[in-house]
Amino acid sequence: MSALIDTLTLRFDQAIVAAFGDEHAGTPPVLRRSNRADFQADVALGLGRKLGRPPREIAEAIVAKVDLAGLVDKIEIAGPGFVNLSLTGEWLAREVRAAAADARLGVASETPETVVIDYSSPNVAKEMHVGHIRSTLIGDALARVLEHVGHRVIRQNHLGDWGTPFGMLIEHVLDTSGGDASSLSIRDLDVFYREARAKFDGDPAFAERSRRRVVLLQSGDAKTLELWRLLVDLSTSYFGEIYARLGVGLKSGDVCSESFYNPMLSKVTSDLRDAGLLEDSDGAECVFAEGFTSKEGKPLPLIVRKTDGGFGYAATDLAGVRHRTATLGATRILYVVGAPQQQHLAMVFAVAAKAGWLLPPARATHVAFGSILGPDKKMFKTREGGTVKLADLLDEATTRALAIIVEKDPPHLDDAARREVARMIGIGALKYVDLSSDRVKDYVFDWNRMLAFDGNTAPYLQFAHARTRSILRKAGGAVDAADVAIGTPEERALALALLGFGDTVSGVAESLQPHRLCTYLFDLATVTTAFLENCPVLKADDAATRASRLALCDVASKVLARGLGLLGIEAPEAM
RNA sequence: GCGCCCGUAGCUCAGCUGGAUAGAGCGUCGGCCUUCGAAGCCGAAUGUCGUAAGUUCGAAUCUUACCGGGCGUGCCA
Repeated sequence: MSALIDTLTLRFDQAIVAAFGDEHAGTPPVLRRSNRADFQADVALGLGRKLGRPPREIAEAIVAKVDLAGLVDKIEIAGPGFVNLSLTGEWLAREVRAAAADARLGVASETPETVVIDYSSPNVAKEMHVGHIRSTLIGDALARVLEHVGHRVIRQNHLGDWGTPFGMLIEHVLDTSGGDASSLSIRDLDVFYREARAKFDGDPAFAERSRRRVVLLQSGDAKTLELWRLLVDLSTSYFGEIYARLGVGLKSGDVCSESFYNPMLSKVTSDLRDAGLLEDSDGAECVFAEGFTSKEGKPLPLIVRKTDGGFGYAATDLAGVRHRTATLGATRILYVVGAPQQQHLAMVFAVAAKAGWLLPPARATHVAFGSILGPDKKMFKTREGGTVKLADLLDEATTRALAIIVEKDPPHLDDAARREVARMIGIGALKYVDLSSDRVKDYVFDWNRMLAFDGNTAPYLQFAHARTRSILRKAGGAVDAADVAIGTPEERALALALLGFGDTVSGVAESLQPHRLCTYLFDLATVTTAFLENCPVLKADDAATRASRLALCDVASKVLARGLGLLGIEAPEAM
């Protein structure tokens, strides 16, 4: 669409200048898809007000001047001054051919920036659970989209691997395995954490040992660090398994955890002090940013260093901002973090700006998201009220998908293929449901809905793709985009949809809203299946129509696969 | 108390910088398989866009107030 919109914009601009003079150059034509034509231009309404003339008169003047020969079949003015445009099949065909020839399928490349994306961020020695899924999936999708439009993306997995809990965890390692943590199983980690927690809460002597252990850890005691490292390695390899199953692009090299920033914290604090930003308040060292007030209406502090001398997570986050701009060279930092952290992050950004660590063009954005709710509209829990483990969620997704496939009993898939497809569908459904609604809102988790083959779901999109692939396989021979011609209403609708891919992806890179890509893909899949229903491809009336439809099939297939790919979802060849 | 977020069909959700009769899916009702994949397609019905004002030629969209729900509001991260 980009190329198409660009051309129309240019022609309208020329017409506006010709009709009303140079001072109106660059007036946006306000083009959008229309249900009464292919596009409508709403510029006359705004311009009418500006010029104090009736909008219809403005529209007539523009239409009289605009040169759309060969591009537009029909141009008419309707209502108060809408300009409705119907494109020629020739032009649509030409644009589809161009998009098909483009390796990026019509997605424009942007001026490259270095973008840091902070996402996933599970805690060491704890199981990944439903609370981590949104950050992981949204962050991964955004990383893919931003990379695709040409940015240099640096993924950062801000693991929780430091702080007071590690005292009790290490003591518990010593208690249970005599210091040999290698006997610990990955699967035991969550249980292990809970046991340590229970002992910490119930056994004062253990709690005291734990506190001493924290001191040893922070002072760099070799034996303590060794045990700590063991826990971290165990966890990261477990996280790696989950990421691999999810198809998330986070690697061990992307880990940049709390402990990484630990050596920088005293410098962060002293630099804040030198800059005159740090104040002592009730024994804690704080920075006060304007615009944040507490319950009592007093200024709200960002606590950098606690009364006990320990650093708060604000200190780590500030060190993170500085590292990302100064060392990694980021000009855009995305924090894919739950909505409740809004105020904290706003304060961190404000303080980082005051300290000079986050200056234009660099900026930070909180990519906030809502909660996953259970059927009762409360936080999603297991039937027993426990935390839902991510690993269990992945198991159930593939199990349920496989059950559906077995029930459908597709003759063209053997057992191995069924299992593989079930994996793609199950994981895809889980990911898609998380990405397909506005991320800032809460959503209700429902297996049946996400795995349905109707509606705005991953399986529906995957099925549309599989159908196009099936036809292309049966066609056998080469497909040539040069054959594309647009005739029927379904072909026209498909062409228009295909040409919208570029603008959609650019829009997602800007708004950071993956659900817009989902909405687009659902529309494309709907239009594609309508095309397949109404326009015989292999059995087309003549060779030229067959070649054209085959080519359309091919482009649709590629855009669907690419679009799903940008969401981190696989598209099976058959299902 | 203050701040942020949310409120669109019975249910789950779209609705892009204000634009024409507010759109999907599920569910309901009715059609379509000797025809490239019926895991599909086509059609029908369904709304005080939380409420009330305001700005505007025009508001689901912008402003304000209120109602309802969620979250945050100094030493957990």
